[in-house]
Amino acid sequence: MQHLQGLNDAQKEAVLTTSGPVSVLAGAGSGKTRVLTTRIYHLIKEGVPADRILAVTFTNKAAREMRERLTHRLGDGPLPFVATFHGLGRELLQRYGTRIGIPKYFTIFDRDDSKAAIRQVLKEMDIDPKEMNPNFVLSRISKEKGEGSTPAEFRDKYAQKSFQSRVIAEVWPRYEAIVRKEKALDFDDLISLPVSLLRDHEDIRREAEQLYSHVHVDEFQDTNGLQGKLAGYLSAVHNNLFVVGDIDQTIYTWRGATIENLLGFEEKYADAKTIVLAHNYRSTKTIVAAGNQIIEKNQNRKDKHAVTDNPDGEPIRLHVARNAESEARWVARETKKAVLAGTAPEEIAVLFRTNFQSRALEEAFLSENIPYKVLGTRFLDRKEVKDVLAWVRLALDSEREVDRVRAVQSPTRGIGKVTLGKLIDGRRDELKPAERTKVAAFEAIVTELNELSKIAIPSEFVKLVIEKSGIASALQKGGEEDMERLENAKELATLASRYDGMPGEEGISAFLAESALAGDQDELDAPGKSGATLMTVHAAKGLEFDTVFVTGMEEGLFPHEAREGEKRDEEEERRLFYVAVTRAKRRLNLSLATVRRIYGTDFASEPSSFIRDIDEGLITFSEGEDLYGERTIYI
DNA sequence: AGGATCTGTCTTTTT
DNA sequence: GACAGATCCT
Repeated sequence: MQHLQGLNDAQKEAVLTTSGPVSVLAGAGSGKTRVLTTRIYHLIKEGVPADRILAVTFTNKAAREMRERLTHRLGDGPLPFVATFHGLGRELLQRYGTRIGIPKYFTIFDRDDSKAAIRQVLKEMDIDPKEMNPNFVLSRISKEKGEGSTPAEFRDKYAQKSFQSRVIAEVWPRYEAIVRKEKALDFDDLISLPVSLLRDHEDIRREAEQLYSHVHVDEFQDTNGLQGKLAGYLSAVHNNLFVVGDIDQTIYTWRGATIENLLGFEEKYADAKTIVLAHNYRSTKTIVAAGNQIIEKNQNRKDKHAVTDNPDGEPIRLHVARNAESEARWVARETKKAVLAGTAPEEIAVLFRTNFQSRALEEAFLSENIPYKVLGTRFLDRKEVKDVLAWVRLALDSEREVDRVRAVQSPTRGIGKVTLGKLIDGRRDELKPAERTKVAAFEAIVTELNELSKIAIPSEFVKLVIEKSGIASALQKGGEEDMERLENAKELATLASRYDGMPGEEGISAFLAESALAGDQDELDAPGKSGATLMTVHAAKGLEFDTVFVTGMEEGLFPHEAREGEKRDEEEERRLFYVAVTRAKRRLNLSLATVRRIYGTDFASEPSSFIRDIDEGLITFSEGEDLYGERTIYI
């Protein structure tokens, strides 16, 4: 069995244990992705039909990479179904959803759409958004949905507790009504609806249990209760459930992830086999040692010690800068040095705890003329892109109100708040003749595009939308910035061309679904971009780089200070730091600023307590030139 | 109707 | 110090 070559004993065992429940506890850099792909390949070679194998990954990017690796090994043969939990949920709902009244073509509310809906509800209820933060309401509802709770259960349980809970109990069902009216589903629905579907409908469950004979789940430590259930349902008959994870890399508990799925695996499945992958193939001894030292400070974990045969490598560098700008300049210059010394720019990552830190870094990279890309500012979140997508959805279904409101104003066409209000309330007869003409013109465009959606291929259709909607001509009149926006809009057509092989509406619908489920890491694959990558530590999960900078190593920033009234989860912050450190293969740099500007005002900052978790002997120290004589830092 | 100007808010982390 | 929402002005 040639494909087993180069695997260690534990890895081989994981690949060859092809029946029954298996959990693999895999440390950072222990080759878990390789084990996963090899196992799937092995199953196929052993005669398991590819389409009966399921692999659930954490990001779309990871799914795409796995598909590529498998294609590489298998050639043109059929591939297993590889997707995120949300992609899997979508697939199941597409298959069975009509039986519980879910429309054949549904759209997916992203975070912004959901927030807008919450805002709308709060407004209807006459609640000042200052009193009730829509973000807070949404995250609370989202968490409840992630635990499988319903609005009614929530009301019975919490409504008496506090004013906030009372409001949420009222907002939630109204929010659901909006989502349903738009023939949409939100992120949580993509998990919770399949679960309730399988739970409540025995006939469907029987069918679904037969879909896959072997189920794989990656990053199992960051799954929530419902995701664990979903994996359980799909593997209930054959029990071939293979999960991979590392409790030390659990960084999404704030989103409802429970380590219990992984920790309780052996209890839940009595015949489960547990395999530990402790050998680190990624990093130098220095980095592995630092990782061990950091994570061992946590109490709530299982003892696990990573080892490696790699060379000692260079010491970890710690740089103290005067302020964020100075820190960024240092990072940019060190990046340049590394590139000149032969490191590929794609092998360099600059990490930070919070998104706002990217600004100073970006400016420094720009002024030092170093190519870079930023994750997190999603292409799909740009206004012009969202406008085009709204038009596309509206063209498919002219009933969609949220999209109609958006489309009618992009570009502006003399239809304002008042006219729109009359339209929404169905008071068409109150329109003045001039308004009537404008509305008719708008609706004619929508109708025309609807006809076109049935015959045009997806990429062509997106181009038509940009033209016919008037977005193109409006932006052509503008300056340089508008031209760039137009380019962005057109880029969407390029993305849509991936679906040109599918017929009209089906292709467009698949394209819309991918857009809605695209994550932060997917920016990495944006064509034509190269250079060092700037991103949050969360976004770096599952990735590896030759050289890593972890910036903003300051108390209150990393570990991040909890907001008032919430408790800070020190251990999760430390796991996050562990993730950051273990991304590095050869070079690890930490940096901090003695002054950090927050909301435009400067605050003196203390070095992060996490730095002290690493043995002093592993670190070399440097400080910014603009800091001379002021070295009073005690780390 | 839609742009210009002013104001208070906000920053964890995201499929 | 940016950015969205509210308010004012044309």
